[in-house]
Amino acid sequence: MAAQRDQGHNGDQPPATVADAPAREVTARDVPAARERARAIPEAAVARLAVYLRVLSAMGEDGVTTISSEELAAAAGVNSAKLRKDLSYIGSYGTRGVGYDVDVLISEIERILGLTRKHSVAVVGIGNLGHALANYGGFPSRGFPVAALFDVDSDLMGVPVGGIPVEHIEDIESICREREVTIGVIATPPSVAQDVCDRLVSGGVQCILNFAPVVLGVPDHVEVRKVDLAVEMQILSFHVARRADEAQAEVTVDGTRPGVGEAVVGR
Amino acid sequence: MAAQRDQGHNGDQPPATVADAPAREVTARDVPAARERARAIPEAAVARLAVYLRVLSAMGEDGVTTISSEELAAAAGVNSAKLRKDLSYIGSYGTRGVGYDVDVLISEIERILGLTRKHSVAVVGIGNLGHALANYGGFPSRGFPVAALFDVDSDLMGVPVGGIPVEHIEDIESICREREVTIGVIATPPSVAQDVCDRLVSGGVQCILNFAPVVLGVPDHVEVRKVDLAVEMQILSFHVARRADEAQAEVTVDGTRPGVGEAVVGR
DNA sequence: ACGACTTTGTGCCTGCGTTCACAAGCGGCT
DNA sequence: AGCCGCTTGTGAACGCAGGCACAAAGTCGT
Repeated sequence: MAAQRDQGHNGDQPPATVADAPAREVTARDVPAARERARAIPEAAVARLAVYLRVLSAMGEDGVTTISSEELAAAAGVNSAKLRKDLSYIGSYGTRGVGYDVDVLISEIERILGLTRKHSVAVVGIGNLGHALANYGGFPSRGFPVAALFDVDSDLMGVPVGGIPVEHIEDIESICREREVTIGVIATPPSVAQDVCDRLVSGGVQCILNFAPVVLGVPDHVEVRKVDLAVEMQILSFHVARRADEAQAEVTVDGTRPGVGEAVVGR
Repeated sequence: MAAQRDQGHNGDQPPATVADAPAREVTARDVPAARERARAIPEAAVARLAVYLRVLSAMGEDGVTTISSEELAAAAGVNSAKLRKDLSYIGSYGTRGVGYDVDVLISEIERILGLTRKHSVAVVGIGNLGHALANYGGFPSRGFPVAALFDVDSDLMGVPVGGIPVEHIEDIESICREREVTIGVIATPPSVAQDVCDRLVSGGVQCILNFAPVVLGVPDHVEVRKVDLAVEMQILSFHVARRADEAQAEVTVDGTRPGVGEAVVGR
């Protein structure tokens, strides 16, 4: 049991419950609890739901039909109480004494995540990363068909990448509108990221996944998620440094070896 | 006010103050050396420090020598109070009435993030994504030299990618040890990710950036950060769906009829 | 040299998210 | 059918992170 520890730390950006809007009074207790309505699902829980979905899909393919919160939690690398609470946000689909029906859970999570609709994706910036993204099988296989590719390089125009021809950045707006692209992926150099972002927004794109290391300005109705590889590395670097410090301190303080053993705490 | 809004929502994984380690007993280990050493910088703050560093570097190159918390906060897309608090975690390096010295701040953040030491990186899995990562200029330029590349495909052996020859996965352990790799990047298919991870750990790698959609099991002394593109997309998808729901609900809004159910919302 | 202005650093408060612990509920066994 | 044991669902407590607002501190102008 090699450590099913806490796993990756991603204390990224803001917390923000899904509920908040601009400055409305909200009063939170409307009552559309009728059937669906994803009310007040914590952002963090949404991220985990996506993970559960992946695990469940894999299990479903292995023929598993029922699973307990304990098992699923272990497979997803989280605490079982947290898992149950996460699932409770989307409704009660478990059977006490038994567990959850894998298929039911999959459908419900997909429904909540909005995966029942197709979300066409446009990738902008067909450099190394853009290339990888355009070819990334994980997108289409999970309901995110790549509908368009864009770049500025005229040598790339019309060249098919992953089966889709590259088009010019100038045409982002019209093409996105035409193909009903809802998600834009920015994999351009930072200098043009904002421009590209604006074009995507003009084209009706509602959500943006930004790989460029810049802070994008967008209207309130557009959602941006940022993935900054350098930042990820620096966070890791911080942890390495912290460990080194700790190890050193440990020696000075009580002479216990840091590395091995989980009985670290003794006492 | 076009919208320099809150920017991306990344309520990813756990919160966890940098202090915690096991998930064991709460008792002991609160007081020990850990506190003294790692000044308990919140994980979220670390992530932001990396962002500040990027902004500051850019400003420094533009000849800016001094900056106020307000300006820096705006450039980094955060609240100025939060920024000041983040900076206070690493010490007091500002001058009241003036602001912060850009160069000083850069050095201090670099020190805290452990960027004074070199962190050699190994990329495993030279597919589309691995290719992109190996060529990614953001790594070496920020103090993360790519020291080794690995894959299983024998056709790739020895082929230089981004100037570095690809080596076989079998040799991960020895090469990582030899070249003192501290950070491993996994860009392989999920099926082999755990195996690769184990090899990296055996090779002395302390931190892993995992792009494979699997939950890795690692010893306690290894740090893992996960970047799952499909999960990112699904989170965006959720927000699209939520927006659609809200828009629809807007019509019914403010009926203020508590009516049935009462819902579970408030407490 | 002194006062007014600017900006930092931080104590406090609020609120979200995580965890604990347990009652309710359901299936299986006798 | 009734009891027993297992697992869910959730109320409650806790802890961390974010935001406000202000006192401390230093600078600039006169």
